[in-house]
Amino acid sequence: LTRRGIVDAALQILRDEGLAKVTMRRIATVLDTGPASLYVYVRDTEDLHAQLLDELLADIKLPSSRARRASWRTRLVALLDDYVNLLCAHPEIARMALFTQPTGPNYLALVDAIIGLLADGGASREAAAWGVDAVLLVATASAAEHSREKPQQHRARDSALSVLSAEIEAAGETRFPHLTDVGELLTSGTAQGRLRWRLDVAIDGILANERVR
Amino acid sequence: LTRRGIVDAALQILRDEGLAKVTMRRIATVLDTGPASLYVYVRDTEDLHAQLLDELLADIKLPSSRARRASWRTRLVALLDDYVNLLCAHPEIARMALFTQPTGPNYLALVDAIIGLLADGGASREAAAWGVDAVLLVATASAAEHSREKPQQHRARDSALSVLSAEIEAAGETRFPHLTDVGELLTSGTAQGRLRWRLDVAIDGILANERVR
DNA sequence: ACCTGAACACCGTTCAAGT
DNA sequence: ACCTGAACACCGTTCAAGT
Repeated sequence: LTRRGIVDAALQILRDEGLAKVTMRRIATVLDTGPASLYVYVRDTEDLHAQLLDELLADIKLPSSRARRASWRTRLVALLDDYVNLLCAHPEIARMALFTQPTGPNYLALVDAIIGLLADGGASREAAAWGVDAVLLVATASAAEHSREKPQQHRARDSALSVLSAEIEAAGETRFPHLTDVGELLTSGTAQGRLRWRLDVAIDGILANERVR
Repeated sequence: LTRRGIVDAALQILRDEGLAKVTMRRIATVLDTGPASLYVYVRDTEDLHAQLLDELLADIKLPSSRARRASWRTRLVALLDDYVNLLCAHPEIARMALFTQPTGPNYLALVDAIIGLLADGGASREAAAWGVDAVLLVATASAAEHSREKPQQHRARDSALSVLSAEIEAAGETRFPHLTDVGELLTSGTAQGRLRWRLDVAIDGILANERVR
């Protein structure tokens, strides 16, 4: 019974049944012990979930171990793309990362790499420090969006969209004129395309806001 | 026993004891009934939480009912500032809004207003449609950050920061050189200042990315 | 120091039965 | 149609007691 063993068991359950089933009691059952035993290695459920995120991030390929020929921007987008793809396999973990500030070593390495790339792009120290937050927020949230589809296999997303459309139509053009105007543009494009656009928006915005007030 | 009554009771508990206590059973107790009775008016817990968000958004002052003298940008920032301040009083709701796509009438009105302001600023229909997502994401996430402080009165945030610093120092300068370089800039500034900067980043980024690929 | 059983104080949701 | 009691199948966390 070790911290590693607990995290591994949790990861297995996560893959098989989702974050909702990653509970102290469930893990204890898998490890053939009582839930109380886990508290020697894990402070509480939040602590456990944070461990899970860092474990997943262990697989990230940092720019230092990649081709160095590409521009800082290409490399930054590639890194964030990898990060999003990795989290997309476990969108519920992305959800969690949105409100639990991660501090694990693998996460810190990611933050470090992004700051470096932003600095390569000419961002000031201030802009890089505040900007790393911004791009990670966009990336994490983009991955978390996928969790809205998962649980009920497509149904959730489809219904969310149709509910949206129905709601807009029901209210009539006069009530939400701008919403009616953009119409299906709201949900147009591919996940890939939207992510890329969002990252561009964030990066360009950061470069345009060097000075911090 | 009405849907309104249930939402009101839930709102009261939210204000007094936080989202974690807003449970079917707790609400039922307050309304002096059994938990099963609520299911006539509310599909499930997620549905209930979504209702709560829209209820809070009822208090938002849309630009149409405000001074029209200011520039589109000033008005957009003011609107988003209000939205964030409103959610900051209930950061746990902000958290929830990050992963449950809201579709209530008050939320739709907010989205409609933001699209209108972005269009005023010269954003294309595409950029406005995709951009409204971007600014709301930044705003909502900024409000959600406050929930990291609330629960244990300051302790959480302080410890999160000190854990971060400790972790960085422990790892040594060589391991995370860029992180060490920006140092306390990472967490510098006021919440207000950071929010304003983030919004500027998002808005400038949107205007710089008119074309959607 | 680590592990365990048992308990405390809770959950969401369903369903048959009543009004 | 709405409401209810009771049940099913779970939770996190603590703590005294054991090894």
